[in-house]
This record gives sequence, structure tokens and C-alpha cells, in this order.
Amino acid sequence: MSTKALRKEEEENLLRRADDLCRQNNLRLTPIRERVYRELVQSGGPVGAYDLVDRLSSEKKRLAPVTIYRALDFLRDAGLVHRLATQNSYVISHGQPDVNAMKIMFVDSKTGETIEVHSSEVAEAVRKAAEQAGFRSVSPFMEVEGEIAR
Amino acid sequence: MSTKALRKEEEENLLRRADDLCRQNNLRLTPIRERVYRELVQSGGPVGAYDLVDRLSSEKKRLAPVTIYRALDFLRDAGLVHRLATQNSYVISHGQPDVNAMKIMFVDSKTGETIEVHSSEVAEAVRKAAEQAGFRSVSPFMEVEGEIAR
DNA sequence: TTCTTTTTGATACGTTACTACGTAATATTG
DNA sequence: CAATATTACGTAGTAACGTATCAAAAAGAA
Repeated sequence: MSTKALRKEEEENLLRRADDLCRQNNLRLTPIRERVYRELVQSGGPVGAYDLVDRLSSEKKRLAPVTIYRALDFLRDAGLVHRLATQNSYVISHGQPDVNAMKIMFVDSKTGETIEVHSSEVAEAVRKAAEQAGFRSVSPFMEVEGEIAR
Repeated sequence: MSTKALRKEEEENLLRRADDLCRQNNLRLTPIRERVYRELVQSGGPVGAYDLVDRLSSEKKRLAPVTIYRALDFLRDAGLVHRLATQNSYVISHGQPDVNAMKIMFVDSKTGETIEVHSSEVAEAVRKAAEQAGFRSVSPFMEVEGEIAR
């Protein structure tokens, strides 16, 4: 089986899961939102908001930035997409809802490539550090810059 | 002793340490750079680049954004200041050079307040997760959103 | 259907960040 | 010291990122 076919399969998997998630939570995965999500899935990495504007615009119809940002906000609230603050870009979240794990986005400082890792050890250590510092309800997402070992 | 006096003392401490650090590394803490650093120290929290432009500009002389960005770049390279990507702002780093510790910036999602915590447990857990994911030379800085427990 | 809520479209605007280029100041070398 | 190289700063313009507002359309509820 070709890589492309695998990708295609994985893509449909993610789409179906996103669809299910929204259905279960009474969220509406409208056409625009789905197109944005699909584009992020297909890209296989982080994409900037204005890149999405370009990619989802056709000759006749150019989408407004605000349209993309609204879709991204929706997807982020749904937990389907994560914003990479260090890169001003957005990536799909591969999260199986492992509630206790910290979702770490390792970001290659040079290329911008990301690898998502879930770690309950990190979650626990961060939780402890937060508690000592007087912090609560810590976000299950964080990003760490580094570089991919080749 | 008043809080203000304590602050003043702490401020001078930080300034002196910054000065020493630059001297030791043959870096030039020029007037502009020192003013930016001092402003960040005095503010006691994260400040945006354009806020710094306003605060360091006088009636007669308005600093250009690029001047501030250059100073911030210098201070970041020197390890004196950290950029909060999630907030588009900048904070002083209270780093005693505990090389092995992860410098965690806890950021209050609502107020933007920050608390810096150093944790070698987190550093170790992140290092382990990075290694498994094929990542190297991980940044000693990360930020985590949450809220301050009152 | 009518009413209400949610979503999208269109335009404009505000903030954040950087580039290009020339000048001034500061080291470094002969 | 003078000549040169390096570093820092000033000015201007522009690119990238994100938001505000209001109107139109679509979806859901009564």
C-alpha cells in the first residue's frame, strides 16, 4: 500500500473522529470549519492563518482572514487544533483524550516541524511545580522549542 | 522597610547582575538596552514591545519600534529577558543560571500575570519525552497557561 | 411560519514585527 | 595616532497577524 493511500486513510480517520466529536458535543462542523480542519490534516504540519486564507480561496472567491480565524477558534475550542504561539501557526491535535497527559508540541526552531508527544510524567511534574507556585488548572498543552535529531 | 524600598533594592540587584553578565561575556549593555531592561524590571511583569515604545519615548523624542525590538533581541540573546509568545510580550528572566532546570513561565490566561519557576524534575521529564520523540537540545524555557490560585 | 440564535460575508482597522538603508559610535589594527 | 572594521542606532516603509463592526444568510426552536 502506498504512503499516499495510508495518508488518505489516516486523513479520513481524523475527519471521522472530528465529526463524531462534534456530534457528541452538539457542535457544528460546518463546511468552512471542516475545510480548514481538512487542510491542516493534509498539510501534515503547522500552517499560518494567512496561508489557510490563500489555500482555501479560489479565483472567484477570496475568504476573509476573519473567516479563517473564526474557524480556527472553533476548532481550538473543540480541542481539534492547537495554536503554536511561537510560530503564529496552527496544527491538528492528535489527542486521544488522555486527560491526564501533557500534550507537548516539540517545535523545530529551524524548520517549524512539530512532533506531538503525550506525557503523564511531564504533566505530573508541571502540576507539582504549578502547585508550589500557586497555580491552578493548568493547560494540557505546551510547546517546547528544539531541533529534530536527524 | 517598605515594599517600595525592597523593590528598589531588588531592582538594583537585577541591574547589577545584568551588568556583570554582560561584562563577563563581552556584551555591551548600552543605554537603550539598559533602559529597556530597567523598564521591564520596574513593571514587574510582561510588557508588550509597543508599550515599551510608549514608555521609553518622551515628548520630544519618540523611539522607533525597531529600536525596542533590537534591544529586546539583545536582551533575549543574553538570557536576561524571555519572550512570552502566548502574550506577545516580554518579561525579565529571574534565572539563576541553574543550567539543568527548566524555566517555566506560568501565565495567567486572564490577567497575563506570570510566575517563573525553575524545575529540574520538569526538565528531566521533558528531556526524556524529547529523546523518545527524536528531539534534541531542547530550549530551557517554556510557558504554561493557567490561572493564579487566589 | 415566525422568532431567535448561530454562522458567514464584507470592509475596515489596530497591533505586532520586520526590512532596507544610511549614519554614528565604538572597537581593533597597523 | 589614523585607518579600518565592527557594532549600534535612526528613519522610513512595509509585511504579517489579528480584531471590530455591521449586515446578510442559514439553522434551530417555538
